[in-house]
Amino acid sequence: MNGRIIFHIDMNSFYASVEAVHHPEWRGKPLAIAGKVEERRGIVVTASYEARAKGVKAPMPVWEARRRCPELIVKTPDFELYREASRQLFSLLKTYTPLVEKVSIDEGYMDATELARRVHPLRLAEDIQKRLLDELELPSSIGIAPNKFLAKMASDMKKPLGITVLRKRDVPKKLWPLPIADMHGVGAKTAEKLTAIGIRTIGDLAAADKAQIAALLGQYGEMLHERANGRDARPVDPEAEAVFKSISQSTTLPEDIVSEEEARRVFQRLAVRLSERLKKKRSVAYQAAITIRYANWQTTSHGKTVHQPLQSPQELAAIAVRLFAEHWDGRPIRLLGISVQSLEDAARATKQLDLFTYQTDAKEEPLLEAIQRLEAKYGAPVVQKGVARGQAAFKKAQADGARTPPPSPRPKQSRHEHSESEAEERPDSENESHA
DNA sequence: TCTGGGGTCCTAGGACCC
DNA sequence: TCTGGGGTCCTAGGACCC
Repeated sequence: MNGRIIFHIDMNSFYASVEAVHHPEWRGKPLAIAGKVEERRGIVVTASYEARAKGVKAPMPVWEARRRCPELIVKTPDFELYREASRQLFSLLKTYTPLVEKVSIDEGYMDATELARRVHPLRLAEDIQKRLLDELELPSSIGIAPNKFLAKMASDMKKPLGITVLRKRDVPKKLWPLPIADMHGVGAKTAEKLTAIGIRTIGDLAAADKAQIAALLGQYGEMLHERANGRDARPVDPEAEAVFKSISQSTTLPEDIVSEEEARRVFQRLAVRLSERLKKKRSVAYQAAITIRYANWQTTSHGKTVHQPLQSPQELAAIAVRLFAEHWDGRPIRLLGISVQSLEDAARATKQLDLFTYQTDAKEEPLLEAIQRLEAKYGAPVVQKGVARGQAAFKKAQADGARTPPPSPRPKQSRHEHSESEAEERPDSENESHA
């Protein structure tokens, strides 16, 4: 039997490399991409290899990076630039095969099984890497393996500009000696749990009793055990990137805030930006939530489901402020965020709204006013905690003479026709530096 | 004077329905 | 008076990734 041949292509210091293309004077110098540079709360998102040589790595506070490397060039991120570079690099990859799966702005898988019948995989990888460098001036590392997990681990083994083949038979020598924390999918918490039972390397995990790992980590543990043994059947899925399920907008405040008034202003700003992004994606949402991060880093979230599509900044801000008032415990706040889920195509949502007969002006009326009006009319909470009461109110409304039911609250599929609209960027931070 | 911002997936309990 | 089991929806939190 012949296995698959999977490539993992991982761009090196992607944001910094893209900046260097546009600023040739920065080439060969320590460069860091970092947000909130002027506010002291920024962190390094990506560091060039010259910066890494001075001990600068993501995610490190900018002030510490500057302390380690006084000559560090610090640039704020330009995501539009990175998205454009990303589009170019994936177009280049797709000239080889349509079987390309984008997993983030700077990283993707390719199923090269068919291609490898005509070209040696190593020659193919060399060609891809060379073209990325010649045509886009962007360095990359490529892993070649029989499945996604091994390809991912392989691409991490040689950086920058590495090509690493990790065959099944290489697993004991090349994969198993690595510390368990270096395994993709093992974060700080899981590493700690595993170390506590004496599992220090990927090989230890592979050799461990599967039932014991399952007892410790649940289903996730079984999956990790499989991967540690080099097994991973996930296909390369070119469609995977088209679906998005939530959008969020959050900000770490320059100073902790302690008043509802300040929070309200922050939410209004966040709501405007979130609304713009929803409109750009031609989407509406049926769930909204806020995130509160307290000064001590404790983070909570509070959300609610609504039965009218959300999109406008007024609706989003109103819900956020209300949730905040209900849940803030009064302690100083470091970060505030708004997120939306249960997304649906706006055009379809509008159609459904037209069926919303007991409230003909639903499209124009701000959500909360509509809710309050309905609540006053029917004497029952329409949107509070739990749909049950909302549904009860709707039923009452129907019984009172409305002709059609309200739109179904949660569309089963929140897929979008306009899938070509760019997937949201995920700020790159070289994974090897994420402890 | 630590620690950004944007995502995904999973779990688990309670309410509700049949 | 006492008894069920499955399924869905909703909410909150946790872990992980780039």
